[in-house]
Parts: sequence; C-alpha cells; structure tokens
Amino acid sequence: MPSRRYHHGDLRRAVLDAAVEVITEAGPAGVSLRELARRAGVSHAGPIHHFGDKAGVLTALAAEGYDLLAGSLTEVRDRTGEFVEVGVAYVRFAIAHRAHFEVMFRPDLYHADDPAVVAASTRASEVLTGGVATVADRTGDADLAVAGVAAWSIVHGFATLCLTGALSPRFADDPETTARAVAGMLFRRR
Amino acid sequence: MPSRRYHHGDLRRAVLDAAVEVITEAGPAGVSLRELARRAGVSHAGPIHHFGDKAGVLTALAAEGYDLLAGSLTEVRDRTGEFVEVGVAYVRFAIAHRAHFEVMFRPDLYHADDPAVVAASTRASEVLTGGVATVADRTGDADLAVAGVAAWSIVHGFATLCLTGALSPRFADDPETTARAVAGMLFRRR
DNA sequence: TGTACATCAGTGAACGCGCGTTCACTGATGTAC
DNA sequence: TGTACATCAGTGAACGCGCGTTCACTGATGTAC
Repeated sequence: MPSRRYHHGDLRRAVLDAAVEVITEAGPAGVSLRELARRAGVSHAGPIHHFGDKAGVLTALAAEGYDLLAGSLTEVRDRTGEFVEVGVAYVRFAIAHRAHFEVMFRPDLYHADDPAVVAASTRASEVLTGGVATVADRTGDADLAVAGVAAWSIVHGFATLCLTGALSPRFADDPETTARAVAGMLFRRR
Repeated sequence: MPSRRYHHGDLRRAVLDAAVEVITEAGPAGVSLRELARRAGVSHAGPIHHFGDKAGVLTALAAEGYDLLAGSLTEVRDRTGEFVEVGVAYVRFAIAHRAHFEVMFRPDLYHADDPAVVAASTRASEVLTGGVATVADRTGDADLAVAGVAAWSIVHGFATLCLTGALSPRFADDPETTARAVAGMLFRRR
C-alpha cells in the first residue's frame, strides 16, 4: 500500500478514525483539524474537503455514534426481549465507543441540528425509553414516560460515572455486570 | 468603590466568579486565564499569583463545588431524613451550580489529586451512596453497595441529561419534580 | 507617632505555539466522444 | 483504443488570533522598632 498517493482513498474514514483515537487519548478538547490531518497522513487542509469545518467532523462522529447505538439497542431488544439487557447494551456501547459517546452528549461541539444526528438520536432514545413499557406494565407503574426517563437516567448516569473514573474499581472493573445489577434494581423487583 | 486600585481586594474570589460566568456561557472549554483576568478587571498575569496555573483555577472551582454539594446533601439528609430528597438535592445542586458541576466531573481539567478536592468529593459521595441504607433496608436489597451505585447513577444521569438538553421540555422544565418522581421509582416502591 | 524595610499583589512586555480558515494551485480520476 | 476535458481531492503558503507562561518590575501594605 503506497503511502504517498495523491488521493488518499478514504480520507473521510481515516479522519473519523483519527478523531476517535485523539478523543480516546485526550478527550474532545484534544481534537484539532491539523492533528487529525497529521494522523491521516494528509496536508492540514485536507479534511476540510470532506467535513467543511471542525464541527463538521464531530457532527459526523456524533451521527455515527447515535446510529451505532440505535442499531445495537434494537438488536439486543429483538434478540433477548429483555429490557434490562437493552440498558446493559447502552452501558456497553458507552464503554466500547467511549469517543463517540463523549461527543454525542456534548452538543455544543457539533451541529446538533444536523438531520442525520437528529434522526439517529431519536431512533436510539425511542428504543430505550419506549421499551420501558414491557417492564413497567408488569410492575404497574402509572407514568410510563417518567419510567422511560428513569431508565435512561440510570444507565446514562452509570455509564458516565464509569467513564469519568468516579466509581470504585470494585464496580468499574466489570462494568457490564455492575450495570446489569444496577439496572435490575430499577425494573426487576419482585 | 474605586475601580482602579492597585490591589484588587479579593481577586481570588473575583476570578472564581468569572470562571463560573464563562463556563455558564460557553462551557469549560471557554475558560482562559486571560479572559478571567479581563473579567476580573486585572492584568492578564494577575490570576497566576493566586492559582499557579490554569488548572489551579479549575481545581479551586471543583473543590468549592464538592464542598457545596456535600454540605447541601448533608443538610437535606439531616433536615428531612428522606433519602429521596437527598437525590433531589443532588439534581438541584447540578442545576443551580451548573458551572461547578460541569467542572467537577471532568477531572482531566484540574488537579484531581488535590487534597481539598479529594476530601470534599469523598464526603459528598459518602452521604449519597451511604444514605441508601435507610431505604434499601426497608425494601430488602441485599447488596447495599450496588444500591448506592444505583442511587448515584440515577440522579447523576438525570442531572446530566437535563443539563445537556437531552430531555423533552415536559420533564426538563420542572426538573425538581421530575427528579423526585424518577428517584422515587428506585426506592419508593410498595 | 514615625520611619525603615520586608513582603506581597498586580503590571505589562515579550516569548513561542498551535490553531481554523482562505486561497490559488496542481495532481489524479473518470467520462464523453 | 485514444484523446480532450471537466471534476474532484489534496497541497502548501499565508493570514491573523488568542493562548499560557516567564520575567523583571513597581505600587501598596503591614510589621518591627
């Protein structure tokens, strides 16, 4: 694979991958167009062709993240039929795609009104907060919408605390198991 | 009050207040020592005398935040004796002291090993996760520690989603009421 | 009460840096005929 | 199969900017005697 072709081949992908790398290492604040260009092996103005501006890169990343999340939640819901497992999948996503996750919930960093972002994020939140009906019915909760917010809150909070390093290693070391126990407290009461 | 005194009087306080202002307007990323100096009406190198460096300012803010939070949670616990109200107070703090809150949970921005920060954050998390015993006993949950994590997760998640603007106005407009309902779902089951 | 002096708080010039964005450009690709 | 040409992707120089930090400094304060 020649490294000095004039045309990159898939610069768009390469820039997004570089962004994930940088964010993983240094958080979203560490992202600069010039650094991404450097990592993609391209001149510093290259990425602009594909993304317009810096926020454009993060917009693409957010859209991709919401899309992955929605897909993953849907798949788990359809496969297991267990709402708690959907919550666990949310946490698993946050940890496996930490960079995406960190950007997704900082709408000040990107063009939050981008159609792709809006569509995918709506899709994800419907699977998550909507699925609560399957559990809440059983336990007799009146206000489904509140239950949906509660479900989202508990998995989002756990994921966030995990990623920030706020939890003791006892819980953070096996986040998936802890997530299952934590989410279970909300909805798997006898 | 003369505005051009050589000695400021309380520059330390003024810089912290300016930081809160800036963060409220533009997030932690908008903070620069020079901007804080400008707002405090002081030459750009002034703040360094009090904080050492940029991270020093945010360290002081985080410490102050954890201290306020711990104090507020303790006060509510002692006054009401209701664990759910402690959770509500957590959310209330996040919204009322948004700037502090945003910094507190970005340990990459400050000197997270600062003794004042560590002490205050430990204090806060003990009140929050420890107090779970009063409720969990009643509902018969075996693992108190997991229940503590669940409690922290649900209020932290709700606060975070609120601040990010992820929730529908229906819930975000009266966060305290929603928080009470959400937290209640975890611990006030019949 | 007055004076000398140490300490402290804030100044302002200077440094070097990395950044986002613009611009006219050139090399590569692919399509029409 | 070959040629002309339009389109696209990436280049590299240049711009102006705000930043953190350093440094020798000076004005103000407070303490010792």
